Amino acid sequence: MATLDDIAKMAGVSPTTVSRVINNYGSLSEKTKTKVFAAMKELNYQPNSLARSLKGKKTQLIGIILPGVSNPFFGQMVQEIEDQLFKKGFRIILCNAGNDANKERAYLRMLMANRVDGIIAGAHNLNIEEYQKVGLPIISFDRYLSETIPIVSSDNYHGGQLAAQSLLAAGSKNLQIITGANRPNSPTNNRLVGFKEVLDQQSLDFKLLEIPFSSSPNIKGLKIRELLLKKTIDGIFCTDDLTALLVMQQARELGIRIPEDLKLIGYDGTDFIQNYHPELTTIKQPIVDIVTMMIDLLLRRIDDSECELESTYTLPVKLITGVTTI
Amino acid sequence: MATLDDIAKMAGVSPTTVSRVINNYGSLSEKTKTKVFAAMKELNYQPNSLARSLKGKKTQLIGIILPGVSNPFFGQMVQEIEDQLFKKGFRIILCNAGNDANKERAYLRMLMANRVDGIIAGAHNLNIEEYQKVGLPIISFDRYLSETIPIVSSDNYHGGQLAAQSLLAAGSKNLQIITGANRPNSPTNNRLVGFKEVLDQQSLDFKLLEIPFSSSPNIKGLKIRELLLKKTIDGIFCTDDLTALLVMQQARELGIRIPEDLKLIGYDGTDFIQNYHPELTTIKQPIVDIVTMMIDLLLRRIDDSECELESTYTLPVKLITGVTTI
DNA sequence: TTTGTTTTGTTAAACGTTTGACAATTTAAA
DNA sequence: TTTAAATTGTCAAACGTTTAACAAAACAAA
Repeated sequence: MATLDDIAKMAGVSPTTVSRVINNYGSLSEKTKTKVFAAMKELNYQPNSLARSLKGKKTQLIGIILPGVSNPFFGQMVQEIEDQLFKKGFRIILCNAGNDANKERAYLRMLMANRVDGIIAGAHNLNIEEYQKVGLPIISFDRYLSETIPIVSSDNYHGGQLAAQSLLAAGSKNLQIITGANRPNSPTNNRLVGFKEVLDQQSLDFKLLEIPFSSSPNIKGLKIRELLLKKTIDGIFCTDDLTALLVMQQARELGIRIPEDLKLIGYDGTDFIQNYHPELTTIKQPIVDIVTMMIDLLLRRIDDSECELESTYTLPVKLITGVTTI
Repeated sequence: MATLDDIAKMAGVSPTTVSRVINNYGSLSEKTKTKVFAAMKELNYQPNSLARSLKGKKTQLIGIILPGVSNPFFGQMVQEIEDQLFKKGFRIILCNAGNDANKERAYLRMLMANRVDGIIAGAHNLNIEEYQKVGLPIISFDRYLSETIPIVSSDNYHGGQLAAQSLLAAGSKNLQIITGANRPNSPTNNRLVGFKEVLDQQSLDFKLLEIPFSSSPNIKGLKIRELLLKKTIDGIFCTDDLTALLVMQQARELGIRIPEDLKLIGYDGTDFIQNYHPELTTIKQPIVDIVTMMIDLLLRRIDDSECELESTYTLPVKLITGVTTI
């Protein structure tokens, strides 16, 4: 692969001049510039970013740590992150951490070794100290990591409230919430809190079913079927849309009609759900805004590691009404 | 961030010795090793991969160029690629090229600049020459790129055959295929070829609807509705599952019953579809095998850039029977 | 012609590592 | 004790770039 020296020789100028052209500094005549550009094109030259970064330039690399990308929500989020960062001249190293703390730890070390400019973290199997000693700009999605790491999330609390209100407005009396296992330090727990608060105000009770995030859809489906067979509930809030799809599936099989016998509302409202399951009422997280905010904050931290940021940024959710709560 | 010299000082040894510990070469006593490891731990040291790579070591980075990751098929594929590569000590730079040739071109340059060890390419907006002059190990998914770049794909031809056979076996007489716009150099066109071949053998005719990949689901839905309103067809093969979902949606709205009035079969068979839409009959691409094969080939090329590889690797598809073709 | 300005070149150090050559020290075996 | 082997150290060059300091040309204007 061609180096800066090769270009210099071919263009008949000094290496310094080539570097000046690349970095556009010092005074240069049009003639040399074109000569150098021609040589660069001729040899299909790309400045070695390893060498540039080593010499102090930024790597223009951002690490993205998320549970995974096969889930439509994180898929869309990664796509949006990639899209926005690309326009700003950054590339991303994708780190699917799953539920695996060791993997997340390994990735953190790798990102340090690769001298990424910053990290967006949304998978949180690690405890706080491990994130604190990374010493890189970090922004967190939906999870409390440390004093100095800002959290961006949707308004989970209000989302929970909206869900409860919608089900009640649709006439449900016996409510059920199906949620992932309660995690420490996660603002997503507020979906439950907001939901509960609305019901408490009306002195209403509700049932709670926790299914670990890591459960397979089959297992989840089975637990849901068990639930539906009791036939005591007439309104369900699932704290993610995919689980809501499973409820629809099981209800269909059991001959339970939605919305006649059972009202249903989900959470996330990805493009995927809106396009392919517009029938589902859901709480839409503003993915674009969330990403815009995370990137804005991250770039500020990268520019100035001392800059003061809020500890939490909460973005509004939106109720998308489908036919499952009519 | 701590450097090798810092470690040397702290451990009271020479920089060379530290490097010897890191790279495990030369002869070393247990005592020094533990001293050095202790210092590395103490300072949370990570060897600067930029410097290492500059000195000739591999970057352990692989570029993944795909249309995008919000589509469940590519989402699952990326997840699988990431998973397998992580276990082999590689990280991935994710490049969503969409339908944008300029973006793909820019990414190709960036990957060269970053000195990635290799590339897996599955988005193909560029012509062959641009890929040829990259000069890095490349493996292609489902697209012809150049003489020297191996293609891995599922058996699209047989998939098309299976689809036709299933619809016929289910009793359909008036068949329709809905596919993305025909692309040059794409083995996926063989889905249509295989489909056609089965019908030709039985002297049967069929209708063809092409909808560009880039169309929004709403547009696609509209075109499908138009099609269904004619009510002349009783069997549809969609060359991707998401389009099949749209058919189901429109059919439901129009009161067309599946499978009573209309048989339906899709293509891809992602985990997502199998978990959340098991009712849909589909042709399953062996994503895991495809990825395993691509990575195997890529690593061989990385190890030995001269190694001889086949130009095409075709992996078998599988019919997943749901209730839409009963 | 002289003067000043613009452009280009030369040289060298630096980024953090790897690696080879060679010397010095420690340890173990004879 | 001598000898050999194992361990560690010193030194320096290299990877491909950036950047500063300074010198040398080329060019234009007075």
